[in-house]
Amino acid sequence: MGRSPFCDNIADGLKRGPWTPEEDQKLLSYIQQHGHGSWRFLPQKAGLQRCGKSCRLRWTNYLRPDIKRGKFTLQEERTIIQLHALLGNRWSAIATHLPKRTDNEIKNYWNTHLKKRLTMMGIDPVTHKPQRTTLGSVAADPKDVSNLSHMAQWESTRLEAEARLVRESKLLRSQGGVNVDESGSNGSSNNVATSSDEILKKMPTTFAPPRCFDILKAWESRLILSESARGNDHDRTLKRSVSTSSGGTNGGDHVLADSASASFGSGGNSDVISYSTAPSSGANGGSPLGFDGIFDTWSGISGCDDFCSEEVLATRHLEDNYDHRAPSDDHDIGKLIQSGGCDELYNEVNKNYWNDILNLVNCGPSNLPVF
DNA sequence: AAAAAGAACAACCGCCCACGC
DNA sequence: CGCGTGGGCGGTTGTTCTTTT
Repeated sequence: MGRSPFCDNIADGLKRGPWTPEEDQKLLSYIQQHGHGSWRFLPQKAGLQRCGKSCRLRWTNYLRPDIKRGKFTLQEERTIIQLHALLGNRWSAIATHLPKRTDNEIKNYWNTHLKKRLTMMGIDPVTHKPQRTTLGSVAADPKDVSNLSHMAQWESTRLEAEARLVRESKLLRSQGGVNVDESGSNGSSNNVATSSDEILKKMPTTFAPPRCFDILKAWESRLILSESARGNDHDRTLKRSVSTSSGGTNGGDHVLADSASASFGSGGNSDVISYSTAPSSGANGGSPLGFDGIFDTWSGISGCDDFCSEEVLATRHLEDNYDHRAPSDDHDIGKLIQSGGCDELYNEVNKNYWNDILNLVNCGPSNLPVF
């Protein structure tokens, strides 16, 4: 089977590169009036000097009205990392759990933000395991690993089915010639589409993950601890991201981070984390487990004192409220902070990260809503 | 003030699969 | 059943903007 070329733009004299507002407008108005139909013939019908595939990508990734742009929320980050741990780089499957986000956007965000952060934390972004385990903090029982893998397969299969239903539903709606609005409602109902909708309604949503399906608690612990450790030292990258976020305001995003920074009296554009520009004084000589970013950050402040403060606990409490989960584990961390040193804390946080994953296994698929 | 470096994001490339003929 | 095509998908590249030197 021969592969069709992406677009023979040059030979056809078609335009490439960034889209102009005029082109966007042409594409948008055409699709709004006629639907996209066959992408192959759309450009000439719409008066565009682009190939069909380019138009499709532009529409799918940028112009679609049901796309949300701008910075990712903490909740979205959590979802992405959770799903990536289970599914790997299957961005379309991940995107089905992030309403209004495209697979391309998620992929880009992963590659430019989350992957780096995990790496800086010493976590392999591919396997989601610590890159170094010299202290043996990871209880890598082969049975647990096997169970986790098995469960990942279940989740993967489920997400595939879900993604398929979403696609089918959207397709059927579009065949009805009506844009799908935010709520997914549709003026021209279709029997099959309605059926798909009903199925979808019964599926778990992105924002209601099963309790035992939470890989990221430890991740968030690190975020908060790092944030508090930084105090007034705002991340430069972050400021930049806030100032340049294409979609405008922060508007309600980063609730937790904002609250946290407010509680420290630091004010300003604080975000969740950034290890990328953390000072590297080397006072600790690096972390024993490879979380150099965190330890550099920690060592950049005045010892552990700032770190083991009420502010940290308050922050953790904020997160509890945000997360709607019982705060017991987090408070245990708080106690540890109060009673012990940073190394202990570090080990505990690291252990909790993997305990959470193993808890996921221990909860068993039967506790999950869909399996 | 200007150049260099880095970060972020949009767009492109090419493989793959499903489907229709 | 085999072939051709449309479209989905993940990886990569190119461009733009910001920050640093």
